[in-house]
Amino acid sequence: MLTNAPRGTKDILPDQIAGWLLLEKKIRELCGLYGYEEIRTPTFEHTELFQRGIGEGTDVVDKEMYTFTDRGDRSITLRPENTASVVRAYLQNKLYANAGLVKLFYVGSMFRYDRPQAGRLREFHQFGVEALGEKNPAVDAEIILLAWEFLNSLGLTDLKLKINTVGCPACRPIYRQKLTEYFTAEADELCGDCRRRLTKNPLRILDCKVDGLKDFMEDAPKIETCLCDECREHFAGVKTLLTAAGVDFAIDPRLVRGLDYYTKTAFEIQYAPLGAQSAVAGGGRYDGLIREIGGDPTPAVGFAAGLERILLALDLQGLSPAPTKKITAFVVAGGEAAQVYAFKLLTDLRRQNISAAMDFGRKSLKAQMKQAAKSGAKFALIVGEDEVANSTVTVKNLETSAQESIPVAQVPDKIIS
RNA sequence: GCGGCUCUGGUGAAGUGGUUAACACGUCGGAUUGUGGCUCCGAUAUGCGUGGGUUCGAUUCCCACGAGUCGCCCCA
Repeated sequence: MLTNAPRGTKDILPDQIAGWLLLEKKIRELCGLYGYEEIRTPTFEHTELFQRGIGEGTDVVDKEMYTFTDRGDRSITLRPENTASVVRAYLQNKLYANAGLVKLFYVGSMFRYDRPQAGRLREFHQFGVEALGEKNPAVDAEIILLAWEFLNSLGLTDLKLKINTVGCPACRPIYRQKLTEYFTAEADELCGDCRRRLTKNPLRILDCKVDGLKDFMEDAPKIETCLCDECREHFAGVKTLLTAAGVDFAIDPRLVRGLDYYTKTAFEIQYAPLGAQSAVAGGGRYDGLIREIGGDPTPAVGFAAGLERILLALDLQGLSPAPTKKITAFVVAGGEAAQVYAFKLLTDLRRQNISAAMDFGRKSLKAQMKQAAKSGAKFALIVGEDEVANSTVTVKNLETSAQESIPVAQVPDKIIS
């Protein structure tokens, strides 16, 4: 259908723009406050970047990417997320050169071939933040705080912050092994999905909605028992700092991340009323990614937030901003003779920074007045033969219905006052 | 990728196997002399997601596809 946007895409119409602008404004303010700078990376990258960065075997890479071959026979992929690109840009442009800690943020569309649903589109928008070059848990805390404050500053309530640690290459394999053993013993009780996860990614069994409630889940090995000293201390550090900052968080040992690059801290902010797509922001530490992509081993933390989901949440709470109001003055022209005079008036007003409109369809005076009222304009500026002859304008205040004729030259002052 | 539900005008919607597809909002026009918001009058789907099929006849029944929605999955 020629008149339908592709499945999973949406037009953002004029009456929705206010919400987007609000988010973008908040994002830029807050990032400025925290000392993060904006970066814009290409919408598409070499497919290889995502395969390496996100990890083969993840759903995102295996079945959700928009991948195509370009005319030069390169495999190209529309970015399904922005962290890999930011890391690539960090390395390519040697952003590490002048700074210890590089702090970046981005806003843009991402692409994932998913089954569309409310809060899940194929082209969707994310705001994200990345801090590269520091392993101290203070960075984790700063990032989590930034995400948390962002959502709270919008007025959202009922947000839940969950944190966890997923270990590092030194200790995660041990935990993974333990889990595999434990769940293999329970294999008969597992759902079909989880039986598959058993070999692919046993950590995911922990947050399975079907098996999550079953008895054996209670006694499943906890990651605390496997953490190496470094990971344990790191996690303790994050918790201490978040507590110090007065943030209310819950430790969720079942929280795992779907992308391979995460290490240590993982977190998610949920807004339950959104239903199935309740994760509104999520992220964590990814100390292994930069090396994976070819740089020197560099610790890093980041998160991404889904803007459509946030907008949905704002809507649910009645916090969506009203569409911005339009125009100050509406010029009404009576008869042929006044057309040029009216057009000149219109232009002069705009040059004086007064927003103005008029009807170009030569409608009746009455119809034009209706239009003026509908436009939300505060003033109707009526010009007809008399006004042309005397170089005046009849200024009618549409809110009070008061009107008077004044010389054209005085119109801007009259309106501004 | 899997399953459930839904699909009538710009919007909210009523409705029937068969003459003009309610009603409301909106939009447009009008109610004598250059003026809006109230009121009144009039107009506004040859069309019922798309394509097939059943039928003498389908918007109403059946099938497929599409889109939306909810859940699974995944994730932001």
